[in-house]
Amino acid sequence: MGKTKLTKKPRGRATVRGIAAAAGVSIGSVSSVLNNRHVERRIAPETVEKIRAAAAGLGYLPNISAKRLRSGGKNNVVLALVTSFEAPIPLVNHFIIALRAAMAAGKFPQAEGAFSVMIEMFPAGRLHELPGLLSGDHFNAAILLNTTAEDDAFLNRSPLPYPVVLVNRLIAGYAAVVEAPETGSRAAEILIRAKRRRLAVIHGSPLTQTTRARVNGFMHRGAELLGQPAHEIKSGTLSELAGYDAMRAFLKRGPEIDGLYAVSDALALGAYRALKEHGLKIPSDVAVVGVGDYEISPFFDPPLTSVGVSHQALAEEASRLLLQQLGGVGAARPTVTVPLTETLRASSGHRAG
Amino acid sequence: MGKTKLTKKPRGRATVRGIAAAAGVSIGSVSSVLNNRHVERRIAPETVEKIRAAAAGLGYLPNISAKRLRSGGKNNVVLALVTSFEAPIPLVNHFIIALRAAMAAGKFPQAEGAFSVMIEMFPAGRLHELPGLLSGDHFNAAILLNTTAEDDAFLNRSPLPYPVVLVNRLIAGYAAVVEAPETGSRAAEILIRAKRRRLAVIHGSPLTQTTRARVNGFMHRGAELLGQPAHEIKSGTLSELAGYDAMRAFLKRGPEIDGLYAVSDALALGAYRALKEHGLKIPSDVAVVGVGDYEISPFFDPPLTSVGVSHQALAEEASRLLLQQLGGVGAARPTVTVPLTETLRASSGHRAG
DNA sequence: TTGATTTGCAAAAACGATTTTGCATCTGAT
DNA sequence: ATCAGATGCAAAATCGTTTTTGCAAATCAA
Repeated sequence: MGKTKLTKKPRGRATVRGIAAAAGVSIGSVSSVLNNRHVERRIAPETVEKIRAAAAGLGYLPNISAKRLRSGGKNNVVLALVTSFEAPIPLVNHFIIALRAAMAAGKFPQAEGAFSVMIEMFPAGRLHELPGLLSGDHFNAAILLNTTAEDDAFLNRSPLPYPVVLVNRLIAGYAAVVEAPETGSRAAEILIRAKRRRLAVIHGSPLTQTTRARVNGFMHRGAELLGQPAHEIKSGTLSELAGYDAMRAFLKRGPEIDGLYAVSDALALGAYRALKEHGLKIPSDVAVVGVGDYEISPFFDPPLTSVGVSHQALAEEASRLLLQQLGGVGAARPTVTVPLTETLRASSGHRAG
Repeated sequence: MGKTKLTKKPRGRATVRGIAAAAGVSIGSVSSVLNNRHVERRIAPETVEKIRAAAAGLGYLPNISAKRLRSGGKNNVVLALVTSFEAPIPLVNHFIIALRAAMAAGKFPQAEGAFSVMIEMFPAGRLHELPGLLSGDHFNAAILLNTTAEDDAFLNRSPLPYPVVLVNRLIAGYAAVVEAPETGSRAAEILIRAKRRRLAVIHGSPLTQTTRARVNGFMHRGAELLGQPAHEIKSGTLSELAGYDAMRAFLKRGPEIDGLYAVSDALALGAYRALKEHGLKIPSDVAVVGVGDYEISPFFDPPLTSVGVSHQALAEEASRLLLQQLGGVGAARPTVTVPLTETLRASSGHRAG
C-alpha cells in the first residue's frame, strides 16, 4: 500500500536514499550536496537547504565501505592488530610502527603504499566473538596478540581465512613469532655468573605460555647449576604495584636471596622499591635481571640488566611474516624465533650501560 | 578486437572478475569457492581447483570495502586516531582504550556497539597528504594528535568534513581538548612552597603549543614570586637520554639550582640520573616536579611529584567530545579544558605517594 | 516567436563483492 | 522412453555511495 518502491522503509541507519526520500529529491542530488559539490553540480540553494536539513534530521553517517568502494582508488589493504583488552598494551605501539614501516619500505608492493591499520580488541577468552574475524570482511590480514588458552583453542578449531601471525603463541597452521626459549636459563646464568646462589623469580599469575617458559627455564637452569631450587614469588598482576606488594610480602616472610629474576620490567621496578625499602642494595645485596620490555629500564636506578627479546624486533619480525604471507603464493606458515638480546647493566653488578 | 567485455583488462589488483576470467567461470562461482561455500553451492571439485589456482596465481586479495558493504550487517562506524610518526606514542593507547570504552558504554547508540578504530600516521607537517583525510572516505570521525604548526595551518584552511577532536591544539571551527593552562605556574608554586628559590625548567625543542605554555607559565610565575628568572635547560628531544645529556651539561656549566621542573616525565627521569651522578640528592638538594605523563612515575626513585593532566582524562574527554559530535545534530564544537591533577610525592619533599 | 543556452535535477552506470534465482544438463527410477 | 530429482553453473539482484549522462524547463538572444 503505502510501501512504494521509493520509500523503502527507513529501518536501520540513514542512507542517501533515506535522505533523498525525506527531502523529495534524487540520491544523486543528495550525494552532491553532502560532498559540497552542489555548486559545480548546480543544485538550487533551497534544495541544498532541504537536503542538509533532512541529513541532519536523520543523523546521517556515511557508510565508509561504500564511499571507499566507489571512490577509494586502489588503496584497500587493511591490516589489523588484534589484542585483548586486558593485555599490557605498550607493545601495540611497536606493532603499529613496524607495520607502517614495513609497508612504507615497500615490503608489499601490491598495496602501492596505501593501506590501513586497524586495532581490534576483544575481552580475553572471547576472541571468537570479534565481528569479522571468521568472515574476513574487516581486514585482509592480522597480527594476534595476547590471546588466552580459550582463544587459542578457538583458533585451532576454526582456521582464519586470511594471513595471520601469532605473537608468542604456537598453534598448528598459523605463522608465529616467538621469543627465544632460553631467556629464563640465560637469566639464571647471568645471576650465577655474578656469584649469586640464593635465587628467586617474581612473576604474575596466571602465567602465559611465554612467562611460563621464562619461569620454567629459570628454575630448571638454576637448580641444575646450584643444586637447589629458586624461590618463586607470585604477583597478582604484572603491574609495578603488584610486584612491589608481592616482593614486600616475600621479604617480610624472611627468606634471604641475593639474585632476582623478574619476568617483566614492571615487576622489576616494583621489586626495586620493595628491596630498597627493606634496606637491601642493588646489586650488592640483591642482583636483579629483567626482560627488557620497558624502554626506560636503562634509566632505572640502578639501570636494569635484561635478557629477552626486544618488542621492536618481535614487531618487525611479525610484520615481515605477515606481509610475506600476504604477498606470497605459497602457503608457508613459518614459526620464527626472535633471538634474545642480553643487556648487562648495573643491576647485576655490571658497569652501567 | 581481443578486448571483449568479459576480459575487462586486468589492470590493477586482481578481483573476482579477474579470477573468473582466468578460470573461465562466473564471478558467482569464484566467490563461492573463495569463501569455502563450494560444497553447499555444489561447485564441482575440478572447478574448485581451477578457481583456487587462478586466485593464487593472480595474488588475489579481497576488497574489504566491497565485502563489508555487501555482507557487513550494520557495523560500519569507523573512528580514526590520526597522529604523526614522530610523536611519542604511548598516548595513543589511552585513546584507543578510551574510544572503545566510550563506545562499549553505549555513548553512541547508533553504532549498536559495532565499530572500528583505525590508526593513521603521517610525517610531521604532512598531514594534508594523508589519503582520505579531505574526502572523508576512510573514517567517520577522527581524533588528531601531535600535529605541527604546518598541519594546523592546513586544518585551518581546509575544514575537515566530519567530526574531529584536536588534542592540545586550538583551531577555530574544531572541537578540542586541552590541558589546563596553569600547569606551569602550579609547578612553580609547588617548588616555591617547598622553599626552593633557584629554579630551572628543562624542556625539549622545538616547543609545542602545550610545552611552550608549560614553560611560559613556569617562568612567569617563578619570576613573579621570586623576583628572579628561572634557568632554562634545552634538551634536544623529549627522550630520557636527551634529558640526561642536557641536564649533565647544565650542571657541569656550574649554575646551582634547588628546584627543577621537567615538562615531561621522560626528561625528569633523565635529569634524575644526571643529578644523582652529580652527587645531588633528590629532593634535599634539588626538588623535582614532572607532568605525570608516565604511568610509572610513582615508581621513580624517589617517586616523582607531578602536576598535569592525565592522559586518561584527556583521552576520555576527547572520546566523549567525538561521540557527542557524531551523535549530536547541533554543530557545537566545544573546547574542553581538562583540569590538572596534582600528585605530591617524595621528589618535591612530600611523603611518598 | 524561435533557436540556443543555461539551470536544475532525475536516472543510470559504476565500484567489487555475496547471495539468490533460474536454467540447462545429467542421473536414476520406473 | 519418460519423468523427477540432482548437479553445476551463469545471470541477476543487491549493498550505499559517487559520477556521468540526459532531459525538461527556464532564460536569453535574435
